[in-house]
Amino acid sequence: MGSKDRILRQKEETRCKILDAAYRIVKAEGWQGLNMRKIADDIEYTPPVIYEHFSNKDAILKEITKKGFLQLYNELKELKENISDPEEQLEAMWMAFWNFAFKNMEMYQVMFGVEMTCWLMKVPEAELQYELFLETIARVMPGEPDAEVVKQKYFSFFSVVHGLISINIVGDGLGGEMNTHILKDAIGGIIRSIRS
Amino acid sequence: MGSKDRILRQKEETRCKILDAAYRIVKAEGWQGLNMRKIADDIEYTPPVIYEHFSNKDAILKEITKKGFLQLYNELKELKENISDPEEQLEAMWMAFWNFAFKNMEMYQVMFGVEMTCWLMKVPEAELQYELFLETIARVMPGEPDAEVVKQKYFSFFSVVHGLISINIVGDGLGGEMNTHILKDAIGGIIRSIRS
DNA sequence: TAAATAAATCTAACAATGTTAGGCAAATTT
DNA sequence: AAATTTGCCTAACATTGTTAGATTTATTTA
Repeated sequence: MGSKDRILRQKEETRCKILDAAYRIVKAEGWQGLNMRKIADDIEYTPPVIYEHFSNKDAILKEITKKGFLQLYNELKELKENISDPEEQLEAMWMAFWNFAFKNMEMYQVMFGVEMTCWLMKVPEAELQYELFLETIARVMPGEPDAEVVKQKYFSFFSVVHGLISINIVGDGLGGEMNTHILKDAIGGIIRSIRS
Repeated sequence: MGSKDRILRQKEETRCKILDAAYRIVKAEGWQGLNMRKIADDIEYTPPVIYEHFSNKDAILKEITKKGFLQLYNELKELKENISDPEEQLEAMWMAFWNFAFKNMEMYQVMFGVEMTCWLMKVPEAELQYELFLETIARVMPGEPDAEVVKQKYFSFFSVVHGLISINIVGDGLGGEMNTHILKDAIGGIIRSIRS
């Protein structure tokens, strides 16, 4: 009687379909275009079915956000494994963070609260990328840097990068060269300031 | 027959009361706590009355945001008038920007889109503070700097400051010393990099 | 296999919230 | 004083999140 398995598999599949549908709608129409009825339409069920898989709409957002943080983490981790020089690694990681934001703009919005409710502090998966950066920053710094100082440097990086991403998302975009300039300047500047 | 005046004055007063009520509610309950019925309750009218003064809820948000940008502008302008040294002026202005964000957190959210729909690009009053900064930055830079470069420097400042503000708003706050450290470092760093 | 049970899914509705229609009453004008 | 305009209200509609309860389908039991 392997029906249990099949049923569980189907349940899991529907759950996935809900998340996929939700994010598909969001990519097409933005976060304010998302509602439960559209998700239901998309998966060809009625709205109440969604509530057998998620307790409410927020639970869906949370789950989507989790997946976003995991994806970001994986992209960063791969860089870490493929670049040996710590400074290069650090710069590449922030550039990857930057690219992630624009390749997955709606995801970034919900992850970091850009014109959208923020889930950063509500999903533990957000820690993953944070730890990754802390580690790399510590490797760039000489000696055995104090954890608080490393943290401070992380937020120095994060502030510029996130700030620049934000203004690009809510505004008209600053133009490619201007962004690159500001970004490289800032990241390069902080790296220089911590390396010795 | 001065009744026209009185009527206009009363209309204007109600309009003001609506804006005040709205922002009072927001300060007490956050942006998601704001709705038309609560505003109506607060001004002791029924909801439809609000629509005689504002075409919809967004128009209220927009008007509140306008006032926010004007307030920020005035605070910055006063600093400009009272500090002669350009570098000091610039640093003081960004510190004022920072302080404004935390003294008027909900206002900042709607002005710059932190966990809230953003009105930055939709109200012309936002230009005022921008121009003010551009002017001051140009004064700190030697010679007659290119407008594009000045703009770039503005966004360098803005990115760090806004990024740091954002993370403090959406997160648990980094703690006073850490914030001060990052902020002073960043602002000082950019000033140093542009002054000669 | 037929009855009993459980699971899946639906219809219908409720509550909150933005918004509008239409009516009554007060104020103003003629 | 009559006519008109204005101010304000009640009632309702639409959208959207969510839940209750019926119904149908699938599974288990006898």
